[in-house]
Order: sequence, then structure tokens, then C-alpha cells
Amino acid sequence: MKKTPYHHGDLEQALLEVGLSEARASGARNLGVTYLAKQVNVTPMAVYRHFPNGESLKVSISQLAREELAKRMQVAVAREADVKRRFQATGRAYIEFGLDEPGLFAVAFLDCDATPRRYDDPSAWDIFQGAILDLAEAGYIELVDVQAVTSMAWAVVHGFVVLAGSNTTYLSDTTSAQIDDLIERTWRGITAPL
Amino acid sequence: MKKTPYHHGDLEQALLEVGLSEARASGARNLGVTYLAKQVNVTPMAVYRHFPNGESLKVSISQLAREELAKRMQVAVAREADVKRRFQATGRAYIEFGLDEPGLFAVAFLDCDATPRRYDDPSAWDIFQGAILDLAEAGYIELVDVQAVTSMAWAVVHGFVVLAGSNTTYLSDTTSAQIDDLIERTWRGITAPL
DNA sequence: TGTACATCAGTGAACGCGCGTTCACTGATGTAC
DNA sequence: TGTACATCAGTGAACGCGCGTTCACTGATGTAC
Repeated sequence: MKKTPYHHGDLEQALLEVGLSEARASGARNLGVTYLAKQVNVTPMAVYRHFPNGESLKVSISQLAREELAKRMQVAVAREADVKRRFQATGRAYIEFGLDEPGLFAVAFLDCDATPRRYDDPSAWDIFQGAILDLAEAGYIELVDVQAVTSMAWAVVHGFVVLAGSNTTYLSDTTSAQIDDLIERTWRGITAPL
Repeated sequence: MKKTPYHHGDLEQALLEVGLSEARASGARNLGVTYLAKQVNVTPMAVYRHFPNGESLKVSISQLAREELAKRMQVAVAREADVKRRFQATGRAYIEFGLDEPGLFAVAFLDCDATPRRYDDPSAWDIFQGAILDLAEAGYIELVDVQAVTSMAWAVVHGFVVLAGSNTTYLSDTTSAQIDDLIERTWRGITAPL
């Protein structure tokens, strides 16, 4: 704990880690410079050695949350060989991430206006799109429909997380069967003939 | 302007109005007690004559935004006689509201945790559900599926607004045809045979 | 190998800000007799 | 109809808070000669 009284080993890394765990615990509430600095036992000013301002720190944490989501989707997708099941797995992973980690989910899609797109790793969107391109390749859908299908699939899962996450009276408790049902209907929506 | 130097005619109403227009203009950014009081040329303290605290004022404004959405959907639904077209109209109205009024949309679905459900008028959800109940009555879907279909439909339109609203690189500009496409796919998803 | 010095990474105190909220008050309103 | 008084709806100054950010600084680190 008191290993580095003056020079912190890697303050940037430490800030991001504590920020991510704070996001996991309580969303975007406590991602301020002052608060996070206190968590790492460091003066607020020290943060500015590594980030130009508080906003950029928040953006970085948001980016980490998105990478976490993408990682989960990629794991899920890697487990399936069939293209259809791979598509379903991406959607399911997305929803489960949103329900398991509401804090990270909120932070991941927080103020997207300031969020630049400089991913090296594939984003959640890329993974969706990849799975859907595979569907097109396998002949389930038309190639021209890939973009429309991707945005629909994303809209479904994202919207569902918002719905299930808010404790509305509409959806009491989300069951695994409900998720299956949702994904199945989405599947029909994108593959059903006119 | 200087009509009522001391006793404001109806401060509560005035606060809600300015709050709603502020929400329309810039989302949830400026819905604080101090700021809104200033807009109505009133001391912050005066607000507490009408609302127990700042949060409850915000909740009331959020409620107004939701009513605005419901109103739009109801207008749209009233224009259509056919049950299928009515279903489509609700979805379209929802999406168009989200795109036309991003500020109101954000405020409407802001911190749903604190939002009690005490609607007199039907909510957006109720209108969705109503349209879908009509579908069931007309035989398009099974009655047992009403809840699942409603949550799917809501998820689609809500998620789509979020997607189109964030200026991602994925969706450049939303066209009317894109919305039609989305709704048509949703329709297929909920009515297609297994 | 040892010292001199630039550079790096932190300290600690302070700022201005706007927030929500509390206090004691006072001007306007409306009702009872 | 007029007056007395309770009540209502606002004022205005002040509070404590945490925020992001700036300042001048200093202790630690590493490199050049």
C-alpha cells in the first residue's frame, strides 16, 4: 500500500482501474477527478500529469467499459461454430452484459458525443456486424441488408437492456427464456421472407 | 413581464413550462433549482413552496416529457384505422419523437429509478400495448405473446433512437426509408411463423 | 564511478463556481366578524 | 362595508459542499560528463 510514497508506479493505470471498478459499482456517479484521485491516495493535481482534464479520464474509462463488453461478446461468439448460433450468441452476450453489469453498461454508453472512435480491438458493433456479414455469406440475408440488419439487431438488444434495467412495472424480472424469445423474434424479423 | 412583482400568478406552472422548454433545448443539463428559478425571475427558495426538493421538480418535468411523447403517439395512432398500420404508426411516432426532440427524449427516460408511475393518461407503453392487443384480437399474434411482443417492439424503437441519436459513425443519417425498413422487420419478427 | 543537473511526478494550498438548501424576514392576499 | 389578522408566497443573504482547475513548490529519478 505505502510502497510508493512519492512516485506512484503507474498512476494512469491505477486511475483507470479504480475508475472502472467504480463504474462497475455505481455507474457514472463517481468518476470525477477529485474523487478518483482520493481513491488512489493522490492529489487531484496528479491526475493532470496523465490526463489533460477530467473529461478525458472519464472518456478513457468509458472506452474500457466498451472494451469489456466487446471482450465478452467475442468470447461468446468464439464458442459457437454455426453462423446462426453465433449471431444469437452475440445478442445474448450483449444483453447479459447489460443486465450483469448495469454500471459498466451505463458508463459504456455515457455521453457518446465526446467519445472518439479510436478502437484497435473490434468494438461491440464490429462484432455484431461481423456475425451478420457471416449470415449474409451463408445466404440467410442479403448483402445489401447488412447495415439495416445490424442496426436493428443492435437496437433490439440495447433497447431491451434499457427496458429490463429500468425497474419499470412493465417487465418484472428478466428470465433466460425471455431473452431467447426476444432473440428468436429478432432472427425471424431479419430472415423472414417478405 | 413585470406583471406580478411579488405574487407570481402560477409559479408551479411557470417552472414546469420553462423546465420543459429547457429540456427541449438542452436535455437534462439545466434542470436545477437555481437555474430554473433564475429563468422565471424568482428566488431559488420560492421553488420550495411548490416542490419539496429539486429532484421532485426534475421528476415532474420528466413526466411532462413522457406525456408529450404519449400525446404524439396517440395522435399518430388515431389517424390509422387498420390495426397493422396502427401498430406501425406507434413505432414510427416513437422514433420520430426521439429524433425530433432529443432533449425531451433524454429527459423523459432520465433516471427512471426515481420516477414513480402515477399516470392518469396512457403512457407510451400503454399505447404500444394497446396497439399490440389489437393485433392479438385481429389474430396477427397470440394473446400469450402480447407482453413479449410489446417489450420487443419497445426495445426496437427505443434502441434505434439511441443509436440514431448518438452521432456514431455507424449510422450516418436516418432516413424515413430506414425507419420503414426497421418497422417492417419488426413486424415480420412478431408475426412470422416459427 | 561519482557528481551535477535537467526532468519528471508528485504535493498542498487555494481559487471560483454553481449547486441544493436553510434561515429569518416581509409584502400581498383573503377571510372573519 | 371596513377593519384585523392569519396565511400564503415570495425575498435576500448566507451556509457548506464538492467540483475542476491553477499555482508555486519539492522530492525522486535518470542521464551526461
